Amino acid sequence: MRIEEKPEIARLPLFRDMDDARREDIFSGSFLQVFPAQLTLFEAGQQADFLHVLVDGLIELYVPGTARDTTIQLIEPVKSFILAAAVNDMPYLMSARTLTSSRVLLVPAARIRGAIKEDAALMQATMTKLALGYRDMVRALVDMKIRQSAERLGNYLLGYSAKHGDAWQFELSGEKRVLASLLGMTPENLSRAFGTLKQHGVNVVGARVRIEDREALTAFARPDSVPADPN
Amino acid sequence: MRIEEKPEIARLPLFRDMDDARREDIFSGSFLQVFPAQLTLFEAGQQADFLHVLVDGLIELYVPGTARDTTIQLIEPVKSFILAAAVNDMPYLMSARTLTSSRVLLVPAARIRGAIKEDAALMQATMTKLALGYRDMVRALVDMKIRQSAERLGNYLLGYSAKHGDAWQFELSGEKRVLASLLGMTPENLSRAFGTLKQHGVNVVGARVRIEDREALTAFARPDSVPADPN
DNA sequence: GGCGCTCTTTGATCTTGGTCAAATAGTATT
DNA sequence: AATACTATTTGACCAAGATCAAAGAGCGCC
Repeated sequence: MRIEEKPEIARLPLFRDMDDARREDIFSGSFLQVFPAQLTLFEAGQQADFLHVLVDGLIELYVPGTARDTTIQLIEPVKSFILAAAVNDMPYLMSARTLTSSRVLLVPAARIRGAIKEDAALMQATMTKLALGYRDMVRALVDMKIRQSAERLGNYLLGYSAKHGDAWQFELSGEKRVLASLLGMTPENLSRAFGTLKQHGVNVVGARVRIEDREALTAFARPDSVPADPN
Repeated sequence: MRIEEKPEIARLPLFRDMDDARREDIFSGSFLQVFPAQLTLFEAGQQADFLHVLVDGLIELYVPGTARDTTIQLIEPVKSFILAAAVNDMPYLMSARTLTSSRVLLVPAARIRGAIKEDAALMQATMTKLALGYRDMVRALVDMKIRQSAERLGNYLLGYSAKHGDAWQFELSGEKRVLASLLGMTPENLSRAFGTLKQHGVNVVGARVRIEDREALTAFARPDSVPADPN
C-alpha cells in the first residue's frame, strides 16, 4: 500500500494508538482496491478473509433475504467495517456492496488477528470498537421495536446531523430506497414519512434535507434517553 | 466469593482460558449477591460498575421506553452479561431486572479492565464474546426487520430448542408477556402467533411447548441462511 | 377450598405500514 | 432537446399487528 490517505487511515481510532512499526507491517501486507458502483465486495456466509477500510466512496452492508434484502448500515469514509467477523475468523453475517465507486483498503484478517495478539493498544481499540458496534446494534434494534417509521426517520436525520457537525441542512447519501431499507420500511412509506415530518420542521427537496425546526423534530422523534456514544 | 458454583463460572468461555491465579484474583474481588424476583439490578444510563454473571435464576435486559419497555435479552445461568459497557467504562444501555429470585456474581468493572490488559487469553475471550454479542444483535435486528411475528416466534422456539440440546419439548422460561416484549409484539399478538404455529407443528399448553413437526416449523419460520454461531 | 389477584386468551375494531398501480421527476444517453 | 430508463411520489386498497374490552385460567393467600 502506498497512498496519500495513509495518514488518515492511521489516525482511525482502531489504528491510532498502536505501535508505528507494527502498523506499517499491517499496512504493507494490505492492498488498496478501487471498485465500481454496485459491486458486491463479499457475501454473507463467506469466510471473513479481510478487514475492510473504506477510504473513499459509499458502502452498503445488508443481509440478503429470500424476498428482499435489508440494509444494516451505510459506511462512509474513512471507516473500517466487519471487524467482528474478521477478528474471530467467522463467516460474514452480512453482504457488502458499493453504492458509488469506492476505494477500499483490504487488510488480511489473519494479519490483524496476529497483530492484536502482540499489540495491547490495537487490542484495546479493537475491543472498544466491537463494544461500540454492539451498542449501535442495540440502539438500532430498540429503534425498530419501539418507534414507528416517521419517528425512525426523524431520529435518523437528527443522528446524521449530529455526526456531521450539527449541520442543519445536508444531502442524503445514497438513494432513498436504500435509506428506506436501512430504516426498515418500503420506499413508498419513506416518502410518506418525509411527508409527515414536514409538519415537524423538516423540509426536503430531492436529496437535500433542511432541519428548519430542530426542537419540533426532536419532540416528535423522541430520541434515546441514553445519548449516543462518542465516536 | 466462596461458592460451589465457582468451578462452573471458571469454565465459562470468558474465564476459561485465562491464568488461574489472575482468575482467582478477579473472583476474590467479586461478590455474590442474591436478589429477589422483580428487582432492578441497574438502570440504563448508570455508569457500568460491574460485570455481572448470572449464577442462578433468570434476568431480563430491557430498554425502558416512554410508553413501554422493550426486552432485549433473557439471560439464563450460567452466563455473563453487559460485558460491552463494563469493559469500556461506559453507561449501561439497558436496564436489568430479575424475573425470578437470582444469584448474581458482581465483578468490579475496573478489575476486569485491569485483568484484560494483563491477560492475553482473557482479552481474546472478551473480544470473542463482544463479537458474538454484536452478531447476535445483528441477527435480532434482521429478524425484526424481515420476519413477521409468528415467524419470529417460530425461530425463537427453534433457537431455544437448539440451545437446549435440540429438545423437542420444553418449558418457556419467564412469562409470556416478557417473551412477547422480547419478540417485539404485544401479549395478545403472541397468543395469536402461537395459534398460527399450531398449524405448523407446534403444540402449546400453558408454558409447555412441543415441537411436533420440526420440518414444518422450519419451513414456516425460514431461519437464517448463515447458521447461528456456536457458543 | 374459596377469594382475589394477575396473566393469558379471545373477540371486535382501528392504525400502521405494505402492496399494487400509475403518474411524475430525475438522469443519462443519443 | 428528445428518448429511455430508473427512482420517487401519490393514490387506492389490503394485511399485519396494536388497542380496547371482556372472558377464562392460573396461582397465591387467607
